[in-house]
Amino acid sequence: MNKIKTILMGTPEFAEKIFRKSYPVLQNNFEITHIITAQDKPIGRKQILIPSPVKQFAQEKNIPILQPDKIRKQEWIEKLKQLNPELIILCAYGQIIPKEILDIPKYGALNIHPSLLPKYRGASPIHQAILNGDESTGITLMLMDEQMDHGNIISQKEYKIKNNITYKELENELTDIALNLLIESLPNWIKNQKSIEQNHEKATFCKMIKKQDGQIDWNNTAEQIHRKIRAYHVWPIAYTVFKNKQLKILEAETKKENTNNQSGTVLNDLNIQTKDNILIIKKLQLEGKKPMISKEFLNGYPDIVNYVFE
RNA sequence: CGCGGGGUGGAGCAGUAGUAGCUCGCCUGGCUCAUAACCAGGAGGUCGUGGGUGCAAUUCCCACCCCCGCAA
Repeated sequence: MNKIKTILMGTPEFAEKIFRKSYPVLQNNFEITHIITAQDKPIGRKQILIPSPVKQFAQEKNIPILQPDKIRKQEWIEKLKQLNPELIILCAYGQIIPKEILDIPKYGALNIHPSLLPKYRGASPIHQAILNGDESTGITLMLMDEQMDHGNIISQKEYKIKNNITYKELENELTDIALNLLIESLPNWIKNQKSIEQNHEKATFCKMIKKQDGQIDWNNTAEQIHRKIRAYHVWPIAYTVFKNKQLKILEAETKKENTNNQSGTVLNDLNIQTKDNILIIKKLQLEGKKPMISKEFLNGYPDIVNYVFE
């Protein structure tokens, strides 16, 4: 049996990890002919062009790379038709794929989505699961259609979320879930192509995260704030404002105690009063400064005590 | 040249034209059943690098290196 001509599409580290781990297994039955990823972006203060993690992986493996500016352009659609893949596997690519492309592969265009669809369709399902304090989330392997994360489900795998998990940790855990799901599901899919329609009435959505979303509202509960700190730990990072400077909160704990001080009041040792309980800041970073643990911070900024964050 | 903050004893910060101080840590002694607590004493810095102007610079000026935030 000939190997199935397959194109991988993806951009960030999450996709890169899944592709990298599954590549050795996929190679047995699938020929990865091309990898499609986002264009190189200028990164950092020097605005140096950096290839996406997925591109770096492709370069390592000498897999031909395509980086469409807009994949919905006719020239790219033609290009894909010409390549004529039998299967597309996509994960966090970053662009909407036009129907003409989805229709090309005879085994379909599959999407690896890090949530239990129809829950959390959209751009930030991993963050959302933490923000909402969900007990579990998972990975869905699905067949793409014209609407975002709307197509039929091929398979799903649930993951119990550990207490106090951070974004990075959850992403990591889900990488393995995704890897296993993909490898387990693909043979059956190729064989019988069974999928089931989503319950569209139960669909929920999560938006693209903006920098502004990281600002802490001290009138939330300590638990809510703690979730935000963990969910946004990689980006955009939960922050508050101290003397007109951005103060990133990198790590914290909660403590059941209410001092009846105004929300946002800094008590001793960077214990902050929230709507209900106390949030203890363990690690933070002031704008222009390096990250430091709260004890170090207090050595240099003792006047933060009794300050009230907005 | 994208915008901005900063480089001072081990850590975090303050400060000044006449070679520096705070908090924490560290060492010694004391107190204590004991302690991360308290008391007393002590050791740590040529104040990022190279120039310039001063009688004199860590403090002013110039160049460079490095760190960090924003933006992407």
